[in-house]
Amino acid sequence: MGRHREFDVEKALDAALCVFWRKGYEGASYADLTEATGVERPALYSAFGNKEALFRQALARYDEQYLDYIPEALQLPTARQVAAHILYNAADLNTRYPNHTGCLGINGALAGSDEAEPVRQALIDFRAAGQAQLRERFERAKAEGDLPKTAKSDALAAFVMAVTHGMAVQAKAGFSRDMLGAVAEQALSTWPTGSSTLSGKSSEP
Amino acid sequence: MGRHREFDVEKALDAALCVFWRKGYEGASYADLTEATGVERPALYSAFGNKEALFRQALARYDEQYLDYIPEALQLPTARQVAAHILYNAADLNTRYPNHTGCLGINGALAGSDEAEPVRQALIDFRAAGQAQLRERFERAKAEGDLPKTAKSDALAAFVMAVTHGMAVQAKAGFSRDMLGAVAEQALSTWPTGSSTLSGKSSEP
DNA sequence: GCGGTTTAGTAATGGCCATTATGAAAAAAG
DNA sequence: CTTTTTTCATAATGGCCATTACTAAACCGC
Repeated sequence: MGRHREFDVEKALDAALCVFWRKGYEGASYADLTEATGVERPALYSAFGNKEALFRQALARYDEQYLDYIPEALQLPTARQVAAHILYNAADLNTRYPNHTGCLGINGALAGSDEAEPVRQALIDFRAAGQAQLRERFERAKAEGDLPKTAKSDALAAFVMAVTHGMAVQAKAGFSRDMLGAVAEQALSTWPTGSSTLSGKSSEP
Repeated sequence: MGRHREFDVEKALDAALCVFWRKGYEGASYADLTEATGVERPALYSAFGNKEALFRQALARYDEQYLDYIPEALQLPTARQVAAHILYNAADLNTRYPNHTGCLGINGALAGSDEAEPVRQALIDFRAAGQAQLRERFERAKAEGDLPKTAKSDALAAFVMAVTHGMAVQAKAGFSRDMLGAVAEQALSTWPTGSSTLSGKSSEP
C-alpha cells in the first residue's frame, strides 16, 4: 500500500546518466539532475540514495546499455577482430550523441577534489575490469595460435584501452567520428599475426 | 616604492601548477592553493588575477617547464623518432611525480560544470596546437620521403596524440612507467615505414 | 470512506566555494 | 621622520552545493 511513484525510475536514471556523461560526477549538480530527470531532489534521494549511489547506478546502466559491444567483441574468433570491434565501436559511441560526447568511464571523474576519490576509484576499477577481460581474451588467442607466443597480452590490452581512452578525450574535444575511425585504423595497422606477415586492413568501416 | 612582495611568484605558480595537475581546474580549491603555495588568497589574486587566469598561467608554465620534449622531438630526423620521443617522454612525465600523475592538459578539465567551459576550451586548443605541430612535421616527413606518400599525416598525428592521452588516463589510474612504456612500444610497432616492410622495434628504452 | 503508508514538492540547513573589503604592516621617496 | 605606495592577513560576502525536515497529497487494504 501507499502512494505510487509518479515517475519512471529507469527513465530518470537514463536522464541522470546523460548528465553525468556530459559533465562528470562533480560537474553535475542536483540542479542539473532535477532539470534533466524532471524529478525533484528528495524523490531522487529516495529512489537512488545520494549522489554517489546515483552515479554508481548510472555507471552500471551505462555498462549494460552502451557497452554491450565489449562482450560481443570478446566472442569474435580472432584477437584482431576483437580489437577492431572494440575500437570502431568506441569511436562510434564516443561521437554518437552530440550532447554527451566521449565516454562516461573517462568523463565521469579523472581528476577532482578529494571528496570524489571513491568515485574516481570506482571508475578506475571499472576500466581495469574491461582491460582484464581483454588481456584474458588475448591470452586465449596466444594459446590458440591466433597471436604469436611472444606477444605480451597485458601490453596489447593496455594499448587497445589506451587508444580508446585517447579517442574519448578527443571526442570530448569535438573530433569527428571519421577522425576517430582513422585513429582506430592506425592502431590496428600491422597488428601482430601468428603467421609473421599479412598486416591487412580492418574488416570494419 | 612601496612594500616588497614577500613570496616568490614563480615558486607560487609552480606550487599552484602541481595542485591543478593533481586535482584539475574545478577540483582545486583556494584552500588547496593557499596551502600548497603558502600564500594567502588575496595575494594570489593580486599576483595572478582570478582562478581562471591563474590556471592559464600554470598551463603556460607547464608547457615551458615540462613539455620541452615536444619541440625537441620535432627536430629529430625521422617521423618515427619524433613519435617515439614524444611517446616515451610522455610515459615518463606521466609517472614521474607520484603526487600528480598523468598530464595537466588532460587532468585540467575534461568534463565539468558549464562555468568551466572557457578553461575546457583553452585545454582543447592547447592540445590541438600540439597535434597541429605534429601533423605539420609529418607532412614534412612525407615530402622528405621519410613517410610514404599515402600516409595520412593528420590521422597519424591524431593517433600519436590519442595514445599519449590514453597513457595520461592510465597514469592517473596508477599504471607504472613500465606499463606505459609497453603501450608506447606497441603504438610504435604499428608504424608505417617508407620501405614497405620492417616494422622494427623502437630505439628508445 | 477511513487508517496506514508511501510519495511529492516546498523550503530550509549548514558548509564550502570564489572573490573582495578592510585595515595593519612594511618599504621607498622626500 | 613623514608621506606615499604597495603588500599582507583577517575576516566578511553572497552564492551554490548536497542533503533533508516537513507538510500535503495520493494510493491500498479494510
